Amino acid sequence: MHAEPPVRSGRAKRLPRAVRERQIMDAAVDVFSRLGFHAASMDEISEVAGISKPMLYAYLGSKEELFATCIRREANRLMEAIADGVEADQPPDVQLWSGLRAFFGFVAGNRASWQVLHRQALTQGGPFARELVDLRGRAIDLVAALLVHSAEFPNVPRAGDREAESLAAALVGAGESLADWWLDHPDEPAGVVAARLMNLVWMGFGDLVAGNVWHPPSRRTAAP
Amino acid sequence: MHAEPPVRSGRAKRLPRAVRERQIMDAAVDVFSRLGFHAASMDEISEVAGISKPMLYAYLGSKEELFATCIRREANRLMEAIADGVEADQPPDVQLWSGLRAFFGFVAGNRASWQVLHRQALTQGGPFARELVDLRGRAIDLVAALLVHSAEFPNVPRAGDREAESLAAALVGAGESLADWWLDHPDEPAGVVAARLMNLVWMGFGDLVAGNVWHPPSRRTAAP
DNA sequence: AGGTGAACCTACTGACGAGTAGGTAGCTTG
DNA sequence: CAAGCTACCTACTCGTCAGTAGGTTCACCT
Repeated sequence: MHAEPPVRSGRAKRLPRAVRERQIMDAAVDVFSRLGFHAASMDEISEVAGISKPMLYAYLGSKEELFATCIRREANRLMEAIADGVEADQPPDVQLWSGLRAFFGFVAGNRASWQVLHRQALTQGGPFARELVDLRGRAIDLVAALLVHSAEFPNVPRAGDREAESLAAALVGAGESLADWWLDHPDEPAGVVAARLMNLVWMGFGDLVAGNVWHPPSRRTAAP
Repeated sequence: MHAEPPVRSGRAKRLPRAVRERQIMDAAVDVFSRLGFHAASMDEISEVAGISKPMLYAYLGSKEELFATCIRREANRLMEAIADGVEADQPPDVQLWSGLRAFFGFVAGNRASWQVLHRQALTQGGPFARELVDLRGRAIDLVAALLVHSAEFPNVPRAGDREAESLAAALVGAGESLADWWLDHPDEPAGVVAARLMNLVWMGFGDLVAGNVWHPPSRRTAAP
């Protein structure tokens, strides 16, 4: 009935500030992702972090500042994961494929991060949505650059860049949404979800209903 | 929306219960969409509705019940709009196109409804997300049925239904997401957004970068 | 007319949560 | 070993908001 290490009784162990800040941020992402910004209380975050409430305010400022800091940190981690995952010296479809795999891989390993980034940041207006818009902008730029290099868009000769950006926005949106849907269907493996989106956006329904499927260059057939 | 005598002074005019309930629901959707579930207060909803707080409780029960009722009502309105919009006796691509147009048309005319449905319902856990899952399920069934009728999926002969459902889920997700993105870019007309998604999901990047574009049967060229 | 009940109100309670004041323990350097 | 800084705490204030108790007007029906 007692003697558990995680019990939060009495004074917490003294730790250097940087370490505590990390712990607090981790706890905050966890609580924000489960409860949402408004329903999450600083009391609960401090409890999960294993310290008292005044420490939150001493280290991370107000609730709003804490939330914004969480969003920024997670956004950077996500973009880093994608940038690391893309195989830049490959043909366009393989680049897209590797980017999608990196993206869904990150979400698989960091569901709380994605939850707080996508769902929570969106619903809180003001400066929070800004962070998300910025993240999305960076992702769109990445995809748009890929598309620009992969074709000339002969039918829209003067608007190649704008055209690419529109398509990139749609793709990024589809990725966000599919990841979101995935939160509610956690049984599916990341590769399957990524392959599904790859097929949809690269081949299109028109090809798929005709039996034409995209699959990665040197692996087994993709099974969406 | 409704024009309201903005001055809320003294006693409200006596109205039959059904009419008041409609007014309250309209006000609730408006406030929930702007502020989110938690930040929205029953006081503000009652003020927007033009009545006092006890009336809310008398007619619609608790805050949670009111929110759930809003979600259900708006979900039904949306599905009705789509079902009415689809031209069932047309070929698959035209059916998809008409469905997309109906969907984005609804969102254009009912931004608050979509906001409360998609963003707010998602972020509040529990029974609210259920409603949204249910809505999405109905939409997916609709699209999946369309796909099943449009091809045999020769490469996945035994799993035609599951395959179609997966693709339908991805498409519905893409639609949700694009509508969401659209909330932040209200300058684009509905037809353009719908055409963009149509091209993406029917043709695929693979075709689009090669210059192949889908366009509706008897109109001018689609301009995504 | 006058009774009856539905529609409406003001004004409260009680809980909860953001943020703070003021104080205690432990490391670290003279 | 003291001085001093930093990590840490308990215990409050104060505002906000869900939900309610109890009273007031008005429309309709006999």
